[in-house]
Amino acid sequence: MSPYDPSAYPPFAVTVDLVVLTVRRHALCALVVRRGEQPFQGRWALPGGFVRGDEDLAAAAARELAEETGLCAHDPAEPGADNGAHLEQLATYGDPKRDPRMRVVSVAHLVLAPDLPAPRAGGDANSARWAPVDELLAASDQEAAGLAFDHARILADGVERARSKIEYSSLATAFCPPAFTVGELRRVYEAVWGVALDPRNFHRKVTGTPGFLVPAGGTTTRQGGRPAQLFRAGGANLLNPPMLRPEV
Amino acid sequence: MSPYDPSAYPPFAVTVDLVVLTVRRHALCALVVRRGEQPFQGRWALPGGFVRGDEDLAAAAARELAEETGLCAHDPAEPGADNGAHLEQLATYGDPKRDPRMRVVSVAHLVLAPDLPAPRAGGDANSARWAPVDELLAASDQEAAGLAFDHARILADGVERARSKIEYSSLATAFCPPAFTVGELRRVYEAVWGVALDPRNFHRKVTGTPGFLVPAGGTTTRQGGRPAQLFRAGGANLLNPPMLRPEV
DNA sequence: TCTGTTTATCGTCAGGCAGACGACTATGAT
DNA sequence: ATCATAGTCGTCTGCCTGACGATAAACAGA
Repeated sequence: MSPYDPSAYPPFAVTVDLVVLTVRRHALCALVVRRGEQPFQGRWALPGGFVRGDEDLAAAAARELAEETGLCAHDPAEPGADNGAHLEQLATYGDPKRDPRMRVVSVAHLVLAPDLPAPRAGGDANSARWAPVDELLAASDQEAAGLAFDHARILADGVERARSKIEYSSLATAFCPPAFTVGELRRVYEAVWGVALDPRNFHRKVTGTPGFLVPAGGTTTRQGGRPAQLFRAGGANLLNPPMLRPEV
Repeated sequence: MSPYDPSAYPPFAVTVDLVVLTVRRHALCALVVRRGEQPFQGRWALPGGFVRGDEDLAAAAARELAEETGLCAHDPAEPGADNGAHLEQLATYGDPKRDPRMRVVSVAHLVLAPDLPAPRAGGDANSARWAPVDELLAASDQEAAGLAFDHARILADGVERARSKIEYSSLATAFCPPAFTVGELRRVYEAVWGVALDPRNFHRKVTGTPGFLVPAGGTTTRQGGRPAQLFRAGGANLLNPPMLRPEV
């Protein structure tokens, strides 16, 4: 177990993979890119890339995110501008056979973003898209139809993290534009959880939780119906008591 | 961004570090080992070591755990014997300057174990010990007195994970022997959270949560006082509704 | 203009759970 | 015998949640 035996620390390649989630048309969607090379050529995969030699993991994830989407990431652990998407580390995947070419350890990150115009991956519109996670995960049940590598597992872990985290934190606001209505926030919960929530109880709950929402002033009718009050995300990070996900 | 440019994937060393927690004498304690080499020679550090070339991350963590403590780890994600300690991945730390020797990415793992006789690290009793996490984290506030590398941060993250996870899962039983009393389980919560809990409400809560505890038969008076019923951990993993941590 | 549709917002009510705490039980120690 | 310790069962009150009625404010179409 001598740490100075060179054979004891074989070289690894380290990558970051991104689970970028958003809510589009009432469905939870993930960003996927088409692979241009072997292995898994032509298959869809999570965006990602190699960590550079002098780069922190979160910085590598933020760089890849900016390259793929133009989003400015915002790691909540670091002070900085609050203008971008939420980024947090998800988990690390290091099965020796997860990449047939070489030993690759991938540090997956989770990004939650508001609905965006359209992905731009190197200008090629055909090589990146938002896909409903239900489709991606269902396709991954049939071998050779789903995501490349172990990305279906990574995506599933990211979705599960998002589903549980909006329960006890104010993270659902990361899916919303800077100013949003209670109804828009409710549709985020409904899309992520895949359930229908009672609008009246939801309204009572979120407006009654201190620090969750602060009035932004003004109203909007962009959802049709009666004008709704606009809110911004409050400072609270943890919801106490939490939002309750209905029973299965 | 070509993944075949050799300069794009510089070699990394990959290690696993272990946050091994237990409850001893009413205090949450972590396993630390004394470093025998530079850098940080003579300082306390988390146990850990390099991942081998053909080894999965969880396997490396389990191997290091067995080497340091003799514990048989039990990754809940994998089927297997239920006889060991709880092991789960915690987070990955990859600051370029976290190890002055070279670029090291460390995948930290969290282990929850019942109270153990005594650590054995290569037979040297002076080179490993259980230390209360409060002491370790307080010492790490003064520079050059605390844990080596970024291990204070890793330990703090592991403790925070344990604190929040016993809230909504049955993981607190991982700190207990196979058969335990409600009072022993309560003392686990009190040690991990650092609060006092009402014995009567706690008893009502844990015995009323389906699947949390199953009677093991028999009683014990090892804590003094009236004999207490013995329980084993039930099958439930998630507690719904969760245990509520008292306000700060 | 009236009516129906959609969405937002306010209220009410009953059931359940948690915190506070009283009461009783069963052991060992002095 | 008495006390200290720890476990177990109840009670009561307040708060939160789920179910759901009612009203308000916009738009679409007859």
